[in-house]
Amino acid sequence: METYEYDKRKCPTHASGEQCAKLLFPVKDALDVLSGKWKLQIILSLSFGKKRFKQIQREIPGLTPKVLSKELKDLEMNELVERHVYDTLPVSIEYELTNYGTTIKPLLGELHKWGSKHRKRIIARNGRKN
Amino acid sequence: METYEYDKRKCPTHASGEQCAKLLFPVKDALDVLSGKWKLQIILSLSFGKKRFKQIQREIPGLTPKVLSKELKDLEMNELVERHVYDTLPVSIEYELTNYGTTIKPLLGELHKWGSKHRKRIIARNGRKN
DNA sequence: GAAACCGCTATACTTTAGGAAACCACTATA
DNA sequence: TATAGTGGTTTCCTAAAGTATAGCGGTTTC
Repeated sequence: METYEYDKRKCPTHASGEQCAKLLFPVKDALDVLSGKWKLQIILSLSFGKKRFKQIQREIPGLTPKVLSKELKDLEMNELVERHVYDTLPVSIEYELTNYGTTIKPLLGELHKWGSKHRKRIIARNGRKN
Repeated sequence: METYEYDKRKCPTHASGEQCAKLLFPVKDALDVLSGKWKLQIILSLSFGKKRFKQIQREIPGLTPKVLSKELKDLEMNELVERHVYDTLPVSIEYELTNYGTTIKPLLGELHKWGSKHRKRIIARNGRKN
């Protein structure tokens, strides 16, 4: 008969626990700023150059003006995006990644890479959808 | 998974628009699976080796059993995590990253890197917190 | 002069994510 | 016998996210 002893041997208390905790904090911080359905998509869109409100909205399907407006404000607050107001008539407005914002590109690159592989995997599994 | 239709008519001026749309698709797919407050943290925790339920819960502060239970199911469904049941008394259970799950590590690495820089930035800005 | 662009905001509603607490059957430890 | 640990589930609840639709003050295009 096997007891907890057995399984403690198989699952010793992990030396990694503390180390893991340390890595966890920065990941959490990043997630605080970037998580959600839209922010990374918006940043990706802006990584091609500055864009106007409607332009972003058109490029990201399903994104409503209310949500876009809010997300842009969040990104501005975190200094990832800048809002430029040009003195035309009527005023035209553009959103642009800050220098800091561009530091997310490598992360976005990885996300894209993984997403591509994942997509293929799903399509293969489902026997083609769209 | 949905089809992304990029409307050329509506965005004629922007050459990058179409290219952007193509990149957006995989990013969306990745986000579908990974977004949320906990999944990447759980994957990070498991990237140090297989762990038991309570062990994961202890390592990730604020994570309640209900949420952990749900997230693990989601991750299992997406074949990122495997659940092993060992025939002990009482049964002991371990969660482990699948091979596929480990393909997220590079992404996690970038997230951690960016998160670290971001953390420093915030602390500098706020004049030291915690 | 109508329609359609621009950059949003307002209102109202539904859905989902996540949190708090209790609880279950079981085993081990003191 | 009491307490704590195991791997969760159940219930109830709130806050945030998202959806839908309309509107405003302006301009440019047909």
